[in-house]
Amino acid sequence: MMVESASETIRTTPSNQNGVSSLSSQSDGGGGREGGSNGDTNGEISPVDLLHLQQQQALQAARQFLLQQASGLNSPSSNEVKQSPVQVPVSMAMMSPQMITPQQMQQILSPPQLQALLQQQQALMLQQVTHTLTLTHTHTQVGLSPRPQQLGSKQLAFQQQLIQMQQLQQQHILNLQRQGLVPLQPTATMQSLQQAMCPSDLQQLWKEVSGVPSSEEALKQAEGLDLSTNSSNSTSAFPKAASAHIPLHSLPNGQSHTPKRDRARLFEWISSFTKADSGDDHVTPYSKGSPVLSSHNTQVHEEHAGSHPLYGHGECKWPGCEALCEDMGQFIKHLNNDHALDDRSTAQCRVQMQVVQQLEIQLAKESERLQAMMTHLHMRPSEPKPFNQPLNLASSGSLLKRESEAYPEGLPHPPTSAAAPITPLRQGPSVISSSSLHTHSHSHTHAVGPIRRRNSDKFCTPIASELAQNCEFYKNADVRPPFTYASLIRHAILEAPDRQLTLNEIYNWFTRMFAYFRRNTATWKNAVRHNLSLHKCFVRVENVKGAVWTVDEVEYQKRRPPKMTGYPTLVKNMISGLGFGSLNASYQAALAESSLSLLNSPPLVTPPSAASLNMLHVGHDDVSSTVEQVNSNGSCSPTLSPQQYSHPVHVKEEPTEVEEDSRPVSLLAGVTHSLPLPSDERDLEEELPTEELE
DNA sequence: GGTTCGGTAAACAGAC
DNA sequence: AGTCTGTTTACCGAAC
Repeated sequence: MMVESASETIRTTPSNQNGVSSLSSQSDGGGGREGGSNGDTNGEISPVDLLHLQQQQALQAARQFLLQQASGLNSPSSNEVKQSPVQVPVSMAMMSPQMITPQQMQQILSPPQLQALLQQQQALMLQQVTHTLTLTHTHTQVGLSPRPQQLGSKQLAFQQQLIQMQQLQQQHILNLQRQGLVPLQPTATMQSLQQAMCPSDLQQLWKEVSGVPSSEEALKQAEGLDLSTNSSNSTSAFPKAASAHIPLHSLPNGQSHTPKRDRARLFEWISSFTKADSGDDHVTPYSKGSPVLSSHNTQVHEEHAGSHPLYGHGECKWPGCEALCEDMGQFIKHLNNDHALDDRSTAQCRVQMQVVQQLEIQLAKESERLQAMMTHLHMRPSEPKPFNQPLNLASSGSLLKRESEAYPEGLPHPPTSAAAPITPLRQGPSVISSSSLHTHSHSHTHAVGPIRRRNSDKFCTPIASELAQNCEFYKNADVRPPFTYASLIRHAILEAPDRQLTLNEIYNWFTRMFAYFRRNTATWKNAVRHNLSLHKCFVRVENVKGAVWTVDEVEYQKRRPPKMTGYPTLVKNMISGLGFGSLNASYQAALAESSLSLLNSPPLVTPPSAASLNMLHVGHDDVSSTVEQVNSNGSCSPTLSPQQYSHPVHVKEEPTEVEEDSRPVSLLAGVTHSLPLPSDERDLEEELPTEELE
């Protein structure tokens, strides 16, 4: 039989074999499956086999889902992907789907996702079974298979198997519920599925929804998935008016709509979404995140753009379609023919909406969990982090406002645009590196130990960017920043209006910026003093009122070992950099983009500045410089350009010593002009590549 | 296994 | 005398 052979084929795949043990172990079917299915050579399909097969297909679908997520990162419609409530870790999404084990799949995909995929694949599996049955029937007609009486009994047995399968399915869900993998409250999808899983009409139902166009059953199916019957705890941004306008309820007396009326109501229903999308700037996952409902709206634009969210790799991405289309024109034709605005498409649309809604709910739950975790990790609980909101411009506004208050006047404020490289699902300390979290495990016990951060400090983590993005986090969380004392001191000094700070001011900066440095003061203050004295890059300048510390940028750059030159090496190292998974994707993308823009942009760097750059040996071959340059646009911290860094130090009072004249920093005095810069120049400098930081 | 680097501790001196 | 500031040395551990 086809199903049996398909099952065998899947089973021989090692990765899928893991999937069997993983998923079936939760449904107590794993142990019994071995003997049962292997012994089934007479063509009958055991319920366990069916369940097994659907699990296999769910895994396959999940892999495809991940692959789509991964490919979406580079797709032209990546904006939509960013808005998607479902975010797959980049490191995982980059993996080949075949390499993802079911355990990883369960980690990546939320239980509702897995559940939805499972159900989706169940539908496909039922299609196959139905198809198999049809083939059997055909074979019977040509005399190749059992007698008609056997066929009748076979159909009966099939229905029994469906019942058993349903029971197994429910048992599987119950098991998942017991393990907390799925919400106890049955979702609309589950309810509708259970309603629809009546064996008598199951076959017909899925045939209607997934295959043969019809009006009535698809409407019933859609009704079963009506969002108005959904769980009350839904946090979806689904437009309420949409469900109110959904005209797909059956008539109370059981009468059915005529197809014509249905179609009219369908148009009304669809148009309610378009109104909601166009009339509200609020970003809903249905207006931007999901291509389903916007496909009608954006179809024209997408066609002209040469891409379509429902078309990729020569296939139609309509759920359950996978029709091969050679080119866009053929796809458009296929789309208009096979996925026109009809009952079936609408029902499928609803199913997809349900999936999206489930994902949204899961996102909200995960965000809530993250917030609780961060609260537990000494984050300020009252801090209104927009965790539960989709990442949009509105959410970044408050952040910018808050950060703008944290920086003194006279310093270039971060741009207020949303050009910041926002990592997917950036929540809270987006660029908190693993080292910092690891360090926090130290700090949690209030142990002060040496922390190695050579990689993160020198090559990967841009201090200005991280501090800019997570300044609130470091201010409130007792987390040691993943930077060296030297880099922190330098940053503090360079952040100062006059590029100079007294020791006490440096202390204050540390305590102001980092909750971590509000304790063990003797230790880290000693370290600060030690670093100031030890490193040549910190220059002590005598003042009338005392002494201030400045940064000799040349000396600072000398400290850096000339490693990892060249952009490809940079990318490679960043990709392979451990503990910076959250950085890689956004950095790579922004890196490539900024590099291209640098190559194509007119020379903003004036010759003296360029000369100073060369003199500083911090040109384009500097890894962290390039990284920082990427983040300069979105930094809320004063991201300093080389010019700014190499500004001659203006001591408040004339130094009593002239020894500084021999300092390399004095050499730069001839090429750069004195402070302060006009604001427009500062703005211009922010456009310059900032050869920055750690 | 040696080197480098960063963190920590501590001793010491000078200024206030 | 006590504190702050600054310098120096030593040691350790991690990364290279």
